[in-house]
Amino acid sequence: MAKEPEDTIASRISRVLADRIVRGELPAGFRLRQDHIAEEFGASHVPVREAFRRLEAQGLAISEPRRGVRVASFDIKEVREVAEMRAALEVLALRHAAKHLTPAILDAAEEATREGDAAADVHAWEEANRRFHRLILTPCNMSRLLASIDDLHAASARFLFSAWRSGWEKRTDHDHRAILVALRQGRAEEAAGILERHVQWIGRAPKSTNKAGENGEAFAIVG
Amino acid sequence: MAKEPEDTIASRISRVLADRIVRGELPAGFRLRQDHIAEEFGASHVPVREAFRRLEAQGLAISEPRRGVRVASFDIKEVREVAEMRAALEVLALRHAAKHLTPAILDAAEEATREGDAAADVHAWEEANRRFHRLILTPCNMSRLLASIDDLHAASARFLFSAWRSGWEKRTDHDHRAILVALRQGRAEEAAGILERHVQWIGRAPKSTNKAGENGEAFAIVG
DNA sequence: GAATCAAAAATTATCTATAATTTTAGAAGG
DNA sequence: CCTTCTAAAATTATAGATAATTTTTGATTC
Repeated sequence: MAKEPEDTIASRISRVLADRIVRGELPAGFRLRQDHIAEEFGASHVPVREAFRRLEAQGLAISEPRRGVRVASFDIKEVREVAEMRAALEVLALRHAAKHLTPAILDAAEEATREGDAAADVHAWEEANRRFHRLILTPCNMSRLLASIDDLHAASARFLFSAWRSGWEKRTDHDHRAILVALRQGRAEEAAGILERHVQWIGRAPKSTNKAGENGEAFAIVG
Repeated sequence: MAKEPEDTIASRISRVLADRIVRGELPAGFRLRQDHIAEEFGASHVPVREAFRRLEAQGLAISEPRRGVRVASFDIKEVREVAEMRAALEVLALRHAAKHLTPAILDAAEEATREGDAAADVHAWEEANRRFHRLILTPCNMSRLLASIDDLHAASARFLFSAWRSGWEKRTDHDHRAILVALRQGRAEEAAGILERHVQWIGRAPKSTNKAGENGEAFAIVG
């Protein structure tokens, strides 16, 4: 039978908690109490504490000595910061990945784009979006870089899910398609340029169709 | 009396171990045994394990379930990866920091450069070098970005210390000075460009004065 | 002498217990 | 009704104990 990628209780707990935080099930500022979580997972608090250290490093939780751990809060300023870091690092990754991209990979990325366009809800869209980015960046073969991008992507997704209140409307991702066209034609620098702007857009453009004050503000969903 | 920045045993252990790994006192591949470290610090292994999670996240150690934790190994490929990530992120930080730089900060950075040039050994040089970079980047006021840069800087320093075998010779850091000149004259983009090349140099230029095979290879010391 | 195997020792991952600290709740006083 | 204080409850951080796994050691065989 297939073995799990990580088989310690601590890593499983950290993965589940990270997912909950990203999806917004655990809201910003929410207190993560080690005994409660331990009980939920049928474990002691020792692996829970180890999971906390991981979440802390990912920027999903903050820990104050003796005062416990809470879900990290984030404001629009931090969303922009994450977007700019992602833009810088994804461009770097794409420049290295470009020469290793095969037609098969680009086809898969196009399929991911189509699935994103057809997505019925924000979670499905985000899953497809993440897949697109992973597909075109993974061939850079730089594990540390990819790990950083993954963490930043999680932070972006968290913002996306939290900002999304109303219904989901389908749309066409022109940026993704333009990136693929450029890559297919071997114009890596152009693709990198589009990718940079594409990612930086996150948290930049207030959605003018929303009434101010309705629920704070809404922003363009991209990424 | 002044309080320590972090007062848990786990954070202290992780800081000390990180320092030892960076300085090369703990060599790549070295096994970190939780009970031994616990004993050394007069603690139990619980905080040691938490420290391990932090080192893992920083890329300084790798952990295999049930098989323990070892000091991360690194090759020239990873050194380049770290250098490119640093270049990308430091450029981003400098672009944001530029508008907040004051003459006082630039003076302090110049002083750090002088101290680096006068450094008697590689550790003193690295300390001054790090200070220079921190001084000009911190005003970007982007904590997540700065934390990432710090981790990458540690990885660079680790390489620097490991590659350095022979004696230390003083030299003048022209890049740092050129960056300061550009910043003083308000040419932030030019400064960012120099910084980018400066950081990317790490792990790039084989030092031609060393005989091949003497101790693997030596590389230009920059950063 | 090298390879193989089994028992012993060491080590990890986890649980349970405990001291110290923080938070909560409620009483007393303004 | 709002502070302020205090005692109780909850929570964190760490220690000590234990089962499971891995590593080491050393004998045995080819």
